[in-house]
Amino acid sequence: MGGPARLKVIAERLNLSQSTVSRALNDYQDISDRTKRLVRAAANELGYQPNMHARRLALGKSETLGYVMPWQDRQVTEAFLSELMAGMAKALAGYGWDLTVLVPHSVAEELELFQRIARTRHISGLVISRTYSDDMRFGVLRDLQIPFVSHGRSNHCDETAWLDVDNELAFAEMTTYLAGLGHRRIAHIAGPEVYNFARQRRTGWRRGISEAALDPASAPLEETELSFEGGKAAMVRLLALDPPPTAVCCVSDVVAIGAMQAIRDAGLVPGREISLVGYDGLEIGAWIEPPLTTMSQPQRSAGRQLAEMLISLVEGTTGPADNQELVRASLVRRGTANPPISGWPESRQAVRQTTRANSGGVDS
Amino acid sequence: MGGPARLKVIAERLNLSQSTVSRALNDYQDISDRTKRLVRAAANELGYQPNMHARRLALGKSETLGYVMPWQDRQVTEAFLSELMAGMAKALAGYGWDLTVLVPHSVAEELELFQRIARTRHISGLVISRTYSDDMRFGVLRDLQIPFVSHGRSNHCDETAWLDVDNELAFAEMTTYLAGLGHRRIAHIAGPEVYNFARQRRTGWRRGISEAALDPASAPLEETELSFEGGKAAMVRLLALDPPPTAVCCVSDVVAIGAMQAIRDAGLVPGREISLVGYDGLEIGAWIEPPLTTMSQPQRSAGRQLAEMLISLVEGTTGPADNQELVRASLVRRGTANPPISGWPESRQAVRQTTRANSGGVDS
DNA sequence: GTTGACTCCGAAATCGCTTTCGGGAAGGGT
DNA sequence: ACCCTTCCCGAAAGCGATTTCGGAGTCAAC
Repeated sequence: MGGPARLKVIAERLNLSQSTVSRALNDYQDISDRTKRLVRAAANELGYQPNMHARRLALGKSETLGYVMPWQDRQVTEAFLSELMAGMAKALAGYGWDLTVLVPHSVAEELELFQRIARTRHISGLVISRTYSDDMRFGVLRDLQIPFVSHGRSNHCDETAWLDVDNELAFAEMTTYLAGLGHRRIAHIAGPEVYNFARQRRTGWRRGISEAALDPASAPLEETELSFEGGKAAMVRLLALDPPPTAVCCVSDVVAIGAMQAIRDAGLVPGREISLVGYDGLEIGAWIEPPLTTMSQPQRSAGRQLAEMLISLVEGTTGPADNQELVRASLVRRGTANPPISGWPESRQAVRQTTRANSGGVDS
Repeated sequence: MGGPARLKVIAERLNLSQSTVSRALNDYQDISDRTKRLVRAAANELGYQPNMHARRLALGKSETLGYVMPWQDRQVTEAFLSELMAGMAKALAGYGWDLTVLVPHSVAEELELFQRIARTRHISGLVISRTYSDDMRFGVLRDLQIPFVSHGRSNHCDETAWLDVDNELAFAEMTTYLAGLGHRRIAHIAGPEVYNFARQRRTGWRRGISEAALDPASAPLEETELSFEGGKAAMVRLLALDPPPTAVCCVSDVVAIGAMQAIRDAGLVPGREISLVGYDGLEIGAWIEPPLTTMSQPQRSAGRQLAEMLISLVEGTTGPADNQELVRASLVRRGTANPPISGWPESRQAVRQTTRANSGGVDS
């Protein structure tokens, strides 16, 4: 009758007051069961859905979470972003909450965004990702009193909520695994140390080297950007070493795939002369030749967990420090991690010495 | 002074009324320039941001767009989803609008979602993707009077807004290109015909075959799911033909990568015995060996266009039929499309005949 | 000097929902 | 008969913006 189903319409229809209807729907204790049943039936019949804006205005909450998309190094994050977001959105939908996507394009824009959110409060909590080792966002968000959970730790996250993979453990295990296959010269292609996860992975690799009692001197590290080209270039540098490593721990799958190309370009076969392990567990890795051995982290559930942690934070059910979760990555054995082959790199060195001799070079 | 910067605070500070301040900020004509300047200065100084919920409640609009994530065939869409969404979010941010992510997990859930949006109106427009040839969503959304634009056409989109790539043209060009290289038996690994884009690509391939005056009888088509495994299986079937095709147009890059593996498994080299062209322009394609020739569509700008079309629709500036845009895909020459090599597949057939003779088979 | 047009601003209603406060009706105890 | 609970529900005041309506003031014109 009265247009779309507002609270008022239901009230008039049942000869009740608006406030009674509202409280009935919200299951207040001071409304009789009979009335509640009546109201609910009517609401159902009319297909009533509360006006979100009115509700949120009155409540002072927004029931909306924001996901801050990483605005650089698109390459790496792209792969699992959509899956993560789908996980979050699905979990939120269960509570009637919404997920909005924020895409700042610079640090300045990101800070401006935070300011705006702090003022308008039209987003009641944030998920940030791509955390830096020294990440100013933690302080800013704390000062602005915006509830947030970070996907990845940082130096100042003792008192904040976060969900992270145990990168250090993962890379320690990865290194140990390679050592167990018989490798003695295990290199690491690392990411920029500003990224906390890159630093953690570095540390994990070092730990693995030392736990396997390998000689640190034969464990070279090459830092690179998180991209295909970066991985390729880093691998070229590793191949130029004398002797080169027989195995490489790569900071990410994309970097590992770049490294694979460098290996092929050198006339070698990834997983034969040089073993490789990536990180991320991307599906792509299984499609290439040879398929990339990697460590995978559970992206599907991560989204859900982030969402639930943040809701509980916003609602005040739990404190930030109660929401710190560390998950494990698991090794996915495919084709690029095998025992070292004999005769390499000695054979190459022989070739090289010959070449050098031919060109007048002399080996020590 | 008075807590966060509400309209009221500014008013009191300037000894003005709330309504004056509001109209000043919204640039009403009946406010003097001097007052406007004063108000704006104060607002700026206090860092005023309007409360979205109050504003949207009063306005009756939500200034929020929804992107309906495709809830199946995750594999394919994943690759460019995040880029598309980033494009949308960025464009929307310019207008002060938000983007929320909707992830229905079944047709029923999707319809329910539409109903809810129609009632609450807390999302004022939708972008839908993954359109079917016969897509009931078009009718439903029209009936519910929810403004929307589809990323991809359908059978009933004459009166609706859409942004689509000219799939047919792309595949006609792709086929022509292969024919120009000298191929005479050009196959197509097609996607499920329920997807409109899959049907369009099929049609384009057929057109290319006929325009190049090739024999339709030697232009086999294999339908498959949009996945790596699907592409691989389809290619296996194509390889079993006698004679097999010398070139294949693949409905997507992922399918093409699957096909490449089947080719390798058969002891052949993609791009040598059998040429391949994919579609989507994924970066991954450039990372594999040999790099995949493909056709790329501009994802970066697509998001922006979708957002702008939808805003204009919601605002009523333009009608649905005014917002139909067809963009072109462009060929990305990499390594898997080359002229056919001589001696193949005749050589293979010889081998096969021998085999058959040995096992007692007889050729007609 | 009354009228009229025009400029600029304030009061108040409105959007739809939540929540506090208070009061009527029913019931139980002295 | 009176008082005090307890159980329900209605009235009304927000939430923070927008927008309509009308009125105070200025100035020119007749």
